[in-house]
Amino acid sequence: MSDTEIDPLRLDRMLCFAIYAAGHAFNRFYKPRLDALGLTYPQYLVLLVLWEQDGLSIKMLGERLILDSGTITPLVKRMETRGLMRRERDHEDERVVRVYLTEEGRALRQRALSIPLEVAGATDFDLDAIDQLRMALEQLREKLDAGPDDIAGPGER
Amino acid sequence: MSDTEIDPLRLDRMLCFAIYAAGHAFNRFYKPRLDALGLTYPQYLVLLVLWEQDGLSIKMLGERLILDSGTITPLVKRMETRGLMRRERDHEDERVVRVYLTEEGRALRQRALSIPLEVAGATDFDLDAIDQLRMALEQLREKLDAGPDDIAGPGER
DNA sequence: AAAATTTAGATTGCGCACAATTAAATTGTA
DNA sequence: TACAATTTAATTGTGCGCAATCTAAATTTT
Repeated sequence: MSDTEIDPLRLDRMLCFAIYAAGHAFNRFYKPRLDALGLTYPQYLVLLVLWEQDGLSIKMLGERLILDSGTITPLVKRMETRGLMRRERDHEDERVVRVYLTEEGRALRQRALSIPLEVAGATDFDLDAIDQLRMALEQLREKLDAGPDDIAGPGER
Repeated sequence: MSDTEIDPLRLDRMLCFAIYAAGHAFNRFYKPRLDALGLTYPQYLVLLVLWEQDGLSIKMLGERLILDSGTITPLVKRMETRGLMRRERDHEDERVVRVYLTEEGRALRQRALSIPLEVAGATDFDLDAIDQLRMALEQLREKLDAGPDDIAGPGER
């Protein structure tokens, strides 16, 4: 145990904790803004997806947000109760449930437009720095999700 | 709405979502490793703190992990039930509850040492890249938590 | 067509995460 | 000494997040 050895379990040096804590900080930052819209953060994410493409199935929503049906199903049901969307079985395939925004759900988009600007203002990171950070995190996420030793490697095949 | 305008609400471009998703990916990565130790990720964080400094109060634990008593109290109680730690009122100040590791709680540290190495192996980011990413996230977290217009600025004092 | 398999979604159970409230102990002050 | 203000935990209630399990519908195999 020399002085030059770095403790591998120091909280302050852990990337996972930095991500965990930054996620909470984002939540705290968003909360008052989303409260004004009557939304939680995951509900906001669902709307972001549906504003891009309405009528997605529960499964497609889950793939987009990387959440499973145990999370998405009650989440969407709460949003339906609040009148933001409507769930409807696909007549082509009765297994799939499609989610359609109501007028109220679509209307919220205008009120949400200011939020990214507030984030940019609060962090005052320049756009390049944000982009770089985001891409590093996406790369990290892919590697973590790739599993042990990248079963079907990207190189050869 | 020209082609060159970027939609400010695109999920794919959102830093908050990249952080949110990377946090989940870390959780998934850690889960099988922590299951082997009988721990959840937040419980692992509590141990990281106590391995560095035993006998902390609930409040100090919460400050370190940026969590409030509504999270810490039941979390620590579950860990006490599993025999990892013991809760004890401070005799100097009966309001504060101090948390002390048991022998079993201390012993887990050895078994946890391999986890950071596995993270490093899975991501194969070099140490500098990890450090840079971590510091960017810490800076981001501070700015998000600093509140509107940075009430008591960091510059002078 | 009947049986086996696959897929989509819902349900249950557990553990965070946090706001809001309450209770108890300590400190500050008249 | 009283008593108001502050501090520390605990409690309650709501909403994720995910594993495991279940049901029903569709697809594939035989």
